[in-house]
Amino acid sequence: MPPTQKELAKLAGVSSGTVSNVISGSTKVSERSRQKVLEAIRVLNYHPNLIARSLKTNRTRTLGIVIPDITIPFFPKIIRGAECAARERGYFLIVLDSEGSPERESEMFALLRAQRIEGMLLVTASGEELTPEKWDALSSSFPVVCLDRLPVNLDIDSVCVDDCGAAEMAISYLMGCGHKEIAVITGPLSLRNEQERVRGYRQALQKGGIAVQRSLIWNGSFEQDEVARVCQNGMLRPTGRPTALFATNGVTGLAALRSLYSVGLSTPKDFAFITFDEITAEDFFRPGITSVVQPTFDMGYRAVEVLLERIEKGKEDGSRRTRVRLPATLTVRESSGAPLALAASKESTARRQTRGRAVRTR
Amino acid sequence: MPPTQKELAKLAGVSSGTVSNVISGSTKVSERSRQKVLEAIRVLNYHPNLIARSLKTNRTRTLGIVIPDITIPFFPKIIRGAECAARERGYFLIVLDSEGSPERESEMFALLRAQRIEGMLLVTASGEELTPEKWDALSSSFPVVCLDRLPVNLDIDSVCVDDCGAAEMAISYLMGCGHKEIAVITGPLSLRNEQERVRGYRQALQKGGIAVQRSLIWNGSFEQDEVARVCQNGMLRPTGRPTALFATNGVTGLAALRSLYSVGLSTPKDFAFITFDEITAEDFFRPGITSVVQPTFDMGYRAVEVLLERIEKGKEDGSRRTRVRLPATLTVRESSGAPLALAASKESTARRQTRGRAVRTR
DNA sequence: TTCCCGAAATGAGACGTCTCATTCAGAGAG
DNA sequence: CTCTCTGAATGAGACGTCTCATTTCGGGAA
Repeated sequence: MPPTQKELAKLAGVSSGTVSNVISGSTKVSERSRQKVLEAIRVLNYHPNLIARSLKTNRTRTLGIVIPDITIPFFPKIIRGAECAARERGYFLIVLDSEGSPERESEMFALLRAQRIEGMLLVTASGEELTPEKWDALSSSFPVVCLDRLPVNLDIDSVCVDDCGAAEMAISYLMGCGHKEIAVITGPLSLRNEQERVRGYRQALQKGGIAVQRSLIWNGSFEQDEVARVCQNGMLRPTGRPTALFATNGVTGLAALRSLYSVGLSTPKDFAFITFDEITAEDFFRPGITSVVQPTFDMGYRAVEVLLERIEKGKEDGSRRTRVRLPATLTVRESSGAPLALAASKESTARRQTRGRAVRTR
Repeated sequence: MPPTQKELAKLAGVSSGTVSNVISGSTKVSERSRQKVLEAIRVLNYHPNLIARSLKTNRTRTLGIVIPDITIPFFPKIIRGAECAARERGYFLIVLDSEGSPERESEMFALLRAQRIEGMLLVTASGEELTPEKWDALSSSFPVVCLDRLPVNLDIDSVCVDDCGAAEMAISYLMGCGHKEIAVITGPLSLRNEQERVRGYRQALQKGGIAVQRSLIWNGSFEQDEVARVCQNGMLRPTGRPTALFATNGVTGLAALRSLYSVGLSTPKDFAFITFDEITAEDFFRPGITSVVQPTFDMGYRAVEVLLERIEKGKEDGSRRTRVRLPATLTVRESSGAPLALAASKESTARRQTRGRAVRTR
């Protein structure tokens, strides 16, 4: 049984109130008493019980973040940003991995709530399953900021990237290289950002005066096997084969490349390729993969800022939501083909940026 | 202010004890009372206060893990394993990132302790700074299992890989390919496992009858710039240039490759290369990197097993420590050179394994 | 010496939950 | 109708901390 303040008080020969004052440093305590208490702390190897403290003060100075898969490099980078912002403001950040399961997500949500953390960041695993009713049950009058994957139809604080604009930028770039048959391979379309990225794809083609072909929109997922089937199907067919491929996220993109490589196709030789999200160290490997790079650190950082703002305000104006939308960047490497031939040998990062904006809506 | 059991009791017209029994499901409660309480829970949107519960029961069913850098893919994989084992046994796992700072590590350690989590996994950021005295102050009579980077001179439960043996295996493989000038680039040697891996390097050379050359042991770090300097220095000098390079960890290995590529050298053309740890998706990129692969998931999983065992036992026999040492695997890809030329085109993973063992010492 | 004042110390009470000894209600036996 | 027994319900008390109204103390002024 760990020692308590009461035992400290007995040993130091002072009252429990004095001990508490020494520990929390609130009121003035005479130097003599303070020393006696500090000595007792040393002797008993006392560690304050934050549980009891939280119960009394009703504060935990702790935030939580629930993400769907910690092994996807995208999320740790977000966590870093969030952690950084939290620390700067004197909060701790707790990380939980829902492993892509909506049930686990709900459990974790409930757990963190029950632990009385003060607010949460959420990258949901639920997609469209997260209905407004379900949402209300989970989060009513609890501060939550959604990141990256925004639930559909939910009015909520959020931080994400300009998915549509970024996808449009990538497709425009491919068109600029002369491509006309551009396919897109998606992740699960139950996720709002996947939908947005497909929208950007369509928009770019339309603006470029190219008809959107049904047969070039490949509905994929995060599963290697499924993506492989869809991609090989599309790339190996005798007619209507695209000259370029755009993947709407890094996991799907890596799966697509892997599957096409395995049947002897390669990029940029056989097809131009761009993916949303970075794949670790792709500035180094060959071929380098042209990517839509998201400001991951900033996303986490901003999300915590928004969350703390929400917490401060409390419920006083619960209806006004903050929606932050950050710009993404296109980093051009070998996989997107031709134009790179002109570039210098070192690291050729032609960068373009979507217009970023932080909008506040009612 | 969230609703409490007392309010539930009032609304449901039963006593607080009955409410508690319904919620924790311990004692028998009549169906009528149960329904009234459940209804009240729904109406008030009640969420139990785990803080208060923990205070009373002195249990949190929560474990923690502190790691030095969540953006290194190695750690998320360990977390996955730990999380899995924890869940199977009804525990939650909280993740904290010390960002490589011993001070932050101490803080987080203290925080988790103060939160009365029941045990901790630790991949220390401290290296040799973690003296026995410091350790005692932090962890006295608190269950901790160290992972991967074991503090020097500390008698403590631990799970790690057979670092020495795995390094020896990698070097032997290179020697088997005919290499005689083999350099090693290390991370910070304040870390025990880095030392072990260098030991394995020496051991392999000695067994093969090759003299260990001072000038081929390159003392590096986790910093890109420092590693670049050391590697370029060693590889570009006019004489005594090695034909093979072994990196003792993935971060350093990637930094080394990057720096050598940037000066026009490449593997396996100019030098054979093996690194400890995998680099994401290297089965896919070209050149594929030959790697010493650690059983990351198992490490996390086993660590939680060891931790829970320690927790169960409590202090009853505090002196007997469990030391688990898992086997690592060599996955051969292009970067290690010659023999691969013979191999098939697909994915050539010649695997070797170190002898693994789980030892229990006093 | 007495009185007063401010600083320092005190300790009871509350936070929300669980526990457990006690009380209660109802059914069945006599 | 009373007594007994059993299962259900009760509610006071404790967990470790902080708060705050109250008390104590010591020194300076009168």
